[in-house]
Amino acid sequence: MRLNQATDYAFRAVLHLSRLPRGKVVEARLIAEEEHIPMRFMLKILRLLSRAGIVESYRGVGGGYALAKSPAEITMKDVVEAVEGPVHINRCLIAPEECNKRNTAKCSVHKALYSIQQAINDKLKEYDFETLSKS
Amino acid sequence: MRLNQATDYAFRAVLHLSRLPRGKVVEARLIAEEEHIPMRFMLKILRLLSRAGIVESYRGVGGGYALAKSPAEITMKDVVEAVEGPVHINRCLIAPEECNKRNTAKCSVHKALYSIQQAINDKLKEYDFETLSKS
DNA sequence: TTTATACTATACTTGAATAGTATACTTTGG
DNA sequence: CCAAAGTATACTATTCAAGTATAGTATAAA
Repeated sequence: MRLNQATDYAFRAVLHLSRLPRGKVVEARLIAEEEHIPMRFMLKILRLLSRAGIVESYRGVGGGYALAKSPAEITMKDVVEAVEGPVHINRCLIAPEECNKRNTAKCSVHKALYSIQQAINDKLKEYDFETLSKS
Repeated sequence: MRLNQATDYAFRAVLHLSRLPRGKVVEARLIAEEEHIPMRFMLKILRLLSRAGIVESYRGVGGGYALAKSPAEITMKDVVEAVEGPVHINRCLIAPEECNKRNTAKCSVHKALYSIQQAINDKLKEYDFETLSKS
């Protein structure tokens, strides 16, 4: 059970932007270089963050990326969901028809997993990037 | 971020054994059939559970598997770790040399992930199979 | 003591996912 | 209009998950 590399890169990119003055626009190339992230992959991830409303992009000469809101309003949960979609700890919680018992609702293991999943989401929500950028 | 299929099967197998009278030995084939788990895969998983001291195996005619301890002493964490190894939410927490910032200890994101990982482990430990088998 | 049963060990296979790359295109400031 | 910077989409290589196969070992019972 692990977060993927793209999510890790996304954390770094958002943290990077959070440490800049509000509204500051920087090129993907610069973030990629400073955070040691492969450039093309960085662009791909930034597009995901952009689509999720976490960053804003500016095209053309002098373009780049900036945070779309204040760091305090961005949590680790937002970033995880932007990159890998919502956390689903067990496939049955997404697709009950795949549950080999066909009784997810009554299965105590799945109820427990659901509660664990909730705990993970709550915990991810606790961390915002203003706090992270200052600690 | 998700648990794998083998872990899901393992939960079912342990739950199955937990519902039987203490010490009762059943063949892998029966567990596999009743829980809709591919037989060969079930054997593989049961070996992992056996190696972790969660179940005991008996070879030869009349052999099979039984729990190695009482259901109350087996938690979801035990089963997860038996099948997929310890929970590591982010690769940097396992292999700091892979961290592209090379400063895991000082990185606030990694500290946050570590605390989330702890929370997951604590939560997994809360659920034992006696409780699960009765709810 | 042979035989059928049931677990063990290890290696193999297939398909999907991860991580990253490439090509062609669009927008924009100077 | 052109160079810089992001966008869209498709491709590739490697790894991992999930499952299968083959050969072997232990044991109860006939």
